[in-house]
Amino acid sequence: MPKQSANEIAVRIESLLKRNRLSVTDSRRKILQLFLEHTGAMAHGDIEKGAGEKFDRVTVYRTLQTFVDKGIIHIIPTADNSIRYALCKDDCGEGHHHDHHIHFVCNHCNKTYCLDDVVTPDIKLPRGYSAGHVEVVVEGICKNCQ
Amino acid sequence: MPKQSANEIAVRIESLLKRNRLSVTDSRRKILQLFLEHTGAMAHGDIEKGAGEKFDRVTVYRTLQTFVDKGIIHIIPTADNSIRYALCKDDCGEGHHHDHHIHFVCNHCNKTYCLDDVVTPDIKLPRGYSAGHVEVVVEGICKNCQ
DNA sequence: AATTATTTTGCAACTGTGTTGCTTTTTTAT
DNA sequence: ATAAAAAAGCAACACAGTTGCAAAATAATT
Repeated sequence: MPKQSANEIAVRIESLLKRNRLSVTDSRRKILQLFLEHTGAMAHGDIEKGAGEKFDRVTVYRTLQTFVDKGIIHIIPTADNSIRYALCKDDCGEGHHHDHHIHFVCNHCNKTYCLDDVVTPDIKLPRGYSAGHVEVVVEGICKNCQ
Repeated sequence: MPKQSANEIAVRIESLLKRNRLSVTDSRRKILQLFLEHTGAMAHGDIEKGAGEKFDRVTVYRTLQTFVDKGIIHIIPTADNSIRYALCKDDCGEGHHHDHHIHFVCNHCNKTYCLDDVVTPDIKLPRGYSAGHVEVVVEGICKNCQ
């Protein structure tokens, strides 16, 4: 993927907010920018620190929650019980996430990646169980850390 | 699995503790008993409340940590960021967990189950990534809630 | 462009979870 | 029975996340 220019990112940010009928505010712009410029998932702390300006913790929580609700970002559970957030692909919308890809956590650099091209496998469950969402998290070494 | 008698459970508790060179204490006995009598995984809160006698929060944390270290129980990550604990099968020991089964969270009764007979699938990763542990959590409806 | 209505922010306070240091008590080894 | 080792309980703390509310910013209306 070619690196996006600052301008392209700015346009995309406005478009994302407008499309979701969200007020355009500083914190939302900055946090979206972070996601668009950053490869890999981010923890709440990364976001709070990374946003340049200092926003209130509560604002960051609420902004992230709003983005999750609108289908702009999704939550990645990790083994160490720390939530991470990552951008959704464009076909997620309000009330329906479809992120059927797996997640990868690197044991070396500790980054979390969405492997968008690796779909979650079908799991054959015992009689009586019916499957809804399947979440797969693979731990290992990422391509940058080999 | 036939229901175990109170006596069988008591014997198993002593054996588990002895085998792992752990002092035999009240809290360890009671917490182990909980795991042996309870189907499905438990959150920290369940354990603290369920243990009958009131043990200090810290004691419960330390006991659980000890059991994890010794390979007696293992941790199940869940999407809502609340850790659950479940008994390991007998071949786990200090320093090496091998729980290659998947976990199931029921959206109705909210219980978490270890599906010991469903092994984690092989995941084909993109070039450059190497896989270590694979964690699969399936959400859906369990056999008791159908 | 000014005013009103709506939304979002930041603050303070609070809850819940997990941790650490230290002393007392219990368990194990001698 | 005694000494050594391990665990329990307590207080204090750190951190993550939530809620209510007043002030500020944004969007809609005239």
